[in-house]
Amino acid sequence: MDRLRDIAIFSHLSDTQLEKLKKISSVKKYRAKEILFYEGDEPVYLHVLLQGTLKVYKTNHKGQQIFLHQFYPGGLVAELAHFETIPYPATAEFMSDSEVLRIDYKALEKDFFKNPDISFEIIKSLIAKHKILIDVIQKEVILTAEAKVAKFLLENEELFKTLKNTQVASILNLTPETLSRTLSKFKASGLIEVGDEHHIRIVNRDRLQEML
Amino acid sequence: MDRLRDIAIFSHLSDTQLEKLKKISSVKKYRAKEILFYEGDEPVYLHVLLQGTLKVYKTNHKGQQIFLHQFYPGGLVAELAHFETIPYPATAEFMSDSEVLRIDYKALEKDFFKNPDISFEIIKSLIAKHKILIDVIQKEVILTAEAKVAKFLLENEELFKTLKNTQVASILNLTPETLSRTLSKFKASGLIEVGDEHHIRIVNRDRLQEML
DNA sequence: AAAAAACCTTGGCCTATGTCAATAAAATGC
DNA sequence: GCATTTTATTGACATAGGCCAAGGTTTTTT
Repeated sequence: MDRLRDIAIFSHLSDTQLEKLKKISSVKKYRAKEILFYEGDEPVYLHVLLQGTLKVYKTNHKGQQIFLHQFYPGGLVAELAHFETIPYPATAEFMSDSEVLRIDYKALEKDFFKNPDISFEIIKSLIAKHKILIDVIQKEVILTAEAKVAKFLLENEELFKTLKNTQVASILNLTPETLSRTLSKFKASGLIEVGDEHHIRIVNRDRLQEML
Repeated sequence: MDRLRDIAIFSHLSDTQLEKLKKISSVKKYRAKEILFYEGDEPVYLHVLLQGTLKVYKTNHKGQQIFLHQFYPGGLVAELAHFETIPYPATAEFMSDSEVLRIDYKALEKDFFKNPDISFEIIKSLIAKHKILIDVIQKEVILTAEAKVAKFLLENEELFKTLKNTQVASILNLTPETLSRTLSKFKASGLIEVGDEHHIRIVNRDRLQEML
């Protein structure tokens, strides 16, 4: 269980403290598409993603998923809900087979929260989430579909090569149709090109940038 | 300057610490409609609102304000930007004549951040902001115009009496036209009533609730 | 390699909300 | 209390982006 030491939030703990932590936590495996928690559930454990990917989304009035964020290994999941003991504000679903460290929250709070290193790590984690939420707002409320796609192209040119368009569309909370039409428009105005292998190449970075 | 003691984040400090704090901070007055900072500005001070109201908004592609949040006295403004030394992610504008405590951030960091009480208060403040952002997402991305109005009615029945409809509309990021039409619809279906004095009264709380 | 499934593209249509404009009503100033 | 400015209401119209359907591709399964 030296994996605990690799997790940022616990990296400064002493061996004795790690031992204690081991006692109040356990590892659980999940398969792709399983749900870690639903919006509205009461939190019991603090989860740390050890392996795999986890997406977090809210559901709107028409039942569509509004993608908020994707977690990678090391991520501390949903600490807000714990601190405030409020229900989870979103749903978390595994995108691939994954492993999660489950920590008994109450015990953690009792034994570890006086530790200034831990509270500093928690501040860091909260700030990271804060940024994510600001980005979500930026993406969902401020940007048009075109701007979303332009931004994603500029920031994730590589990802476009590996992800399917439906996946990109769902990250951007757009329909595949809209994404397809937007990309066609960009091609037509010479902002991007499609080589063989169907890979997209950005031709005019500056003009893409201007769309934001 | 005993007002410092009334501010939650500093309430646990000793007299000596408060003295130190006084040295690195100053009070500045602003008039309604003045700007505390613009989106994109580099932060220098940590601001605490002492008096008045401050609204925070982002601007979308068409130059409209997207209202994010309103601060009341005691609020710690924009700590995220400081921790991460990133530019402010939104614009802050005073809604009434106000007073702000400006704290030299670098000095604060040096002298006070080892203090566990302070870091706990910062965690609390971050969590509060986190909640606000989740609410913004809820409001802007998940809810329809009808649901926004229903929610606002349920949660702020009193405010409807004091605020003008344009003000409510701008809090909800709706046009006054849409707000007016939505309220008419609610009246027509007997969810609300308008008495004399133009005050709105909720008639059927449950059915309003269902719209969320 | 054939069949099935998943994905992409394109067209047509729909809906929620914004925009513009005109008028009515209310609030404010003098 | 009248005149002016600010708000509220209503109608007609515009628009972005979703929804549905159909045809063509690509990928996966067998």
